[in-house]
Amino acid sequence: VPAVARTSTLEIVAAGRVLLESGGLDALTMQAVATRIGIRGPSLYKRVPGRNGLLAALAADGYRELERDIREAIRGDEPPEDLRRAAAAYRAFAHRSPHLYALMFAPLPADARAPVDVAAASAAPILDLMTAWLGAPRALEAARLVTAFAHGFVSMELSGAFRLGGEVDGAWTAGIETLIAGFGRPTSPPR
Amino acid sequence: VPAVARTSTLEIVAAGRVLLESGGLDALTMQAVATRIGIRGPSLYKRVPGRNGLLAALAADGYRELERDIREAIRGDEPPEDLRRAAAAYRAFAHRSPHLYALMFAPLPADARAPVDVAAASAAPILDLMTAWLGAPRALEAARLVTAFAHGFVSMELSGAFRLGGEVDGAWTAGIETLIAGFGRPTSPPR
DNA sequence: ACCTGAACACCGTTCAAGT
DNA sequence: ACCTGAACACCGTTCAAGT
Repeated sequence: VPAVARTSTLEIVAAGRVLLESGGLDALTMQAVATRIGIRGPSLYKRVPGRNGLLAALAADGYRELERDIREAIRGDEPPEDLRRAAAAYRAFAHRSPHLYALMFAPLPADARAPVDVAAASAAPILDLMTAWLGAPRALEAARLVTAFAHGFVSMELSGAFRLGGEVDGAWTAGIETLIAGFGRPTSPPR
Repeated sequence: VPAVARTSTLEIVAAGRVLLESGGLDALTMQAVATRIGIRGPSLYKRVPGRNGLLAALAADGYRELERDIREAIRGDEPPEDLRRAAAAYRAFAHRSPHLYALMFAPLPADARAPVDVAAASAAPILDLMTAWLGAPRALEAARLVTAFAHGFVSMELSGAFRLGGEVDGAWTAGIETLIAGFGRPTSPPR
């Protein structure tokens, strides 16, 4: 007698997302996911290769959402203004889904990380923007500077590293403006 | 009959460091630490409040080493050149101890994180450097820009996020030079 | 005063047995 | 074809018992 499916991969990933965002990685246990769906833990293994595979799927969803958010923020008119908007979208994503954001960049085993191409694709909108602004030769390095600043700032902010006072929002804006100023000025290499 | 101590907190932390750097966080189990010292797991709890406390001690050591490395790299003559040296010391620390570096910034429970003041102190040398260069009003925001770029770049680099080709060393240098160029130019706030 | 074996709670995962 | 209980290996942690 064939049994009828009582859940789906989509439902499992959705339950994982809720648990992750509400209680962090520790709260995301296979048993908690199963209970939330109304099945038993072992049943999850029919649809998901294991906890690490579930984490990888969640991270991949995160990269796709981040890419979409950034893409929607870019209008294609003025590059500096587009960069301000793209950076704001990046930071807003991390603020909206802090635990998912942390998962995306967490130093986990390879089978718990998003596929390389999915992660790489999320960097494309900013790379395209910098190409339109500065031209292909400088674009990759410039995109890496922007991405590194955005990720570094946001991850330090989320982990509570900015405790020396001062306005965090102001530091973000000042950072972006300094980058924009730097891009507009030819760099002199070190001696 | 009082028993004689067969280990010390220092030895426990040292064993934890070796396990962390050779196999990552997963390899750092209380049993592995105990075995490496030649005692049994439960004995560790006489010196360390638990695994999270051990992680916090390791992270604190990391912040102190990082602070020392950066401080030693700064000579106090030319600020831009000092910034290049300080940034290089930062990146070198992360390359030398990648798992410890990841632990320092990992989103762990509060009792597994380094004390706030120890983490904050590691940012002091760069803050002082930027104060000497740009003056107190701009220094905090400038230091946060530098630190965010350095942390973001290094953590993306270590997690393998830079897979689109290009020279990673070149992107690092170009990033630092763009920051230096940006600091030398007054920023225009967004409309 | 410190160390240890035994035990507990919890977790990820496997698998034979059910329907 | 899917779900489940039972079981296994492993981990962090506690604690009474040893010396």
